[in-house]
Amino acid sequence: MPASIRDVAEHAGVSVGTVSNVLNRPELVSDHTRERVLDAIAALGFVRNESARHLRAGHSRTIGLVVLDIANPFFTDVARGVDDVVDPAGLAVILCNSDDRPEKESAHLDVLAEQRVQGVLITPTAELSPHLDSLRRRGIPVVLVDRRAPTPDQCSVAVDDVLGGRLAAEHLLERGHRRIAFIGGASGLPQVQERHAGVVAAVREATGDEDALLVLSPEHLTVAGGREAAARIVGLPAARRPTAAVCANDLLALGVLQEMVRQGVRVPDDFAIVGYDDIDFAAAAAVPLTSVRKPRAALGSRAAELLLDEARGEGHAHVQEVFEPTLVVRESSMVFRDREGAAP
Amino acid sequence: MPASIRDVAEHAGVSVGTVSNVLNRPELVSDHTRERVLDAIAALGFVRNESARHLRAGHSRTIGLVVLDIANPFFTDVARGVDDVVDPAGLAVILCNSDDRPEKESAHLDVLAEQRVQGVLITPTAELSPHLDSLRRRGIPVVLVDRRAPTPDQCSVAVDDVLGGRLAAEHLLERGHRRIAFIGGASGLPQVQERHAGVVAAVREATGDEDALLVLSPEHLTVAGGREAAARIVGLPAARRPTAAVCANDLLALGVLQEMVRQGVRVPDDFAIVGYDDIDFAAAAAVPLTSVRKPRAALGSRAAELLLDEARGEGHAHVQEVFEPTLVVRESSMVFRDREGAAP
DNA sequence: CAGGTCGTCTGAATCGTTTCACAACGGAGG
DNA sequence: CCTCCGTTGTGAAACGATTCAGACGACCTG
Repeated sequence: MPASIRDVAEHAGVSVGTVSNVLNRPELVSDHTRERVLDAIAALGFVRNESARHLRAGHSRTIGLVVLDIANPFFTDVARGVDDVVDPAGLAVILCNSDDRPEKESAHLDVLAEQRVQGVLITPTAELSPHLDSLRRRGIPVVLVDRRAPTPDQCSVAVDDVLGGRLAAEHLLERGHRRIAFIGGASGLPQVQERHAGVVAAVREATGDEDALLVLSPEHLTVAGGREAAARIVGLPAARRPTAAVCANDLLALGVLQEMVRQGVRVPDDFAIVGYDDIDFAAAAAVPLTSVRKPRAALGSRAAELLLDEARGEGHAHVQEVFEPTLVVRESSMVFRDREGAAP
Repeated sequence: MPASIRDVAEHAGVSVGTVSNVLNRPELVSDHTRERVLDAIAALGFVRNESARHLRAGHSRTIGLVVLDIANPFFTDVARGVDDVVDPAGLAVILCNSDDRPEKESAHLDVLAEQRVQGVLITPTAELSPHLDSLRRRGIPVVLVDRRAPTPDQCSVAVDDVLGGRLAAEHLLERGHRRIAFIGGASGLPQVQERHAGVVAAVREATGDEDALLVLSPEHLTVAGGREAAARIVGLPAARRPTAAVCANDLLALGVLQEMVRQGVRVPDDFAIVGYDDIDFAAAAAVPLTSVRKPRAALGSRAAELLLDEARGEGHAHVQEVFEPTLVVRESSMVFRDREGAAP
């Protein structure tokens, strides 16, 4: 139905090759002819068929981006960073949401493979899907985002989450907290495990006490998960109740905060909270959240750069980049406890 | 490089037509042959080339979704609603962010046209782009999201924003506020203009006083825009300073709240705030935000349904759907002022 | 004037899949 | 034995854009 290049050629009285040249190498066509062709294009409302281009070229002009949770602003910030790099390169991004579910992730990867994307950026679910390897074997570059590559034969852009966990925990320990909760999902995401490891190390060094740390694993890394965890904490007997929490991300932290406020627990006076990611909403929260800041957009743009470089071929060296997180202290942790760490 | 259907045919010792049949109408192929072909597919790691399919079929298996601000959780919720409908239909969504900039919007629409998407869902920038008409002339259905269609020849799914504005303003007026600010972007978005109109009508009816309403137009409908507006308000002489604000969206409201808190203005005691959209973060804000709730996911899924129906062809009737918003009252407006409405 | 170069344009082959008219075969029915 | 039918499988013709070898003048050069 829509006009094809052949229609344009006919209308302008030239060959299809010439129309293609007007489109792709206009300098090869005389002014007069070029004008006639452009007129025909305008007259017919011709729009290139990208699929036909692909088919000929063997690859598309798109890349895939698969994230764990599109509703988490952390990932929209990453996406923005990706776009900043990919758009100027003339490529489009296909954004997919796996919802932290391996089946959805696999399905998306299949679609991306069928689309013959030039590459895939992905924050994978806990287990690295075999679909990822199969993409790579097929020559489609894959760059892991916010996740370290397990082997040196692929690129990744991550954050030192052990350090991040440590920063968060040390901050609380310095302020006198001696019973701390770590709130992370049960999903087994390495990012979360590393944060946990950092917290554990810091707590052990400071207290020598393994029991000083309470680990809670709500089902999902969401606001609802945080509320759930906070309710559990409030339900504990005072003597065992932690006085502070490190949350595996800011959504959890916001949920914890919400539930604490609802239950009449004062933050930070009765309970201190540290989040992770430092999404914009952390600063706007009921009590502005102390959070471990990651370079969100930079993660995306660096990953996209590496992907484009790899897609270009010719002497690409795989890089496992690791950014350092920093702690942003806000009100949610701004209180010193006496050494007893007595619960309120 | 990757295996084609021809390679599979050769490997299995059958013709390409048979392979295609195995893929698309397996019931036409004998068990024995089908198995041989499937083995060959597995052995070669064959993946269909979607571009080639598409070229033959004349249309792709994707739809486009163009939003104003991907960083606004309102739109990610809309996107989720879209996905809920589109995914089961076996189509993929290409998500584009126009950033409220017409050039970016046009560029995205061009790309979508080249991709031969089955249809486009869009929350357009202020002026309806001519690219939209050109898509529709080309037979590509377009459904407007969160924006009423100006003519009955196309589908749209919107919200009664005049009512929403009125709900917000009446709520504040009932609580005794007599000097109210409307904070909306200067972008000329009809959604914002309607909200404004609703506020104006309510204020006029209640006070008969045109000057009771102060209109502020920060550059963007973002948290930063809200902060900017709040700073302006705080800078006003007490006698002219409003005691409450209706914000055109929740991001603005969060920004206003942040800046007010920073400047030591108590919310809601000294200044009441009503937001719009009721994104999840509104409830988790420093002071939980009163907000005008829109059915976010439903907007997306209904729009997607209409789009798919139109794309299917055969007797599609255009529908301009309008949802009714509701007011969710939270702490940010929970105070009664005396009739003087004296500033603090 | 023969030969060469340059600028411009043509037309056919190609990419991978689907589709469709048709061939090959075996069995049933007359 | 012939015909007819149903079941399976074949192979070529699309789909639309790109690319490339080569045609064709026009112009220059020796």
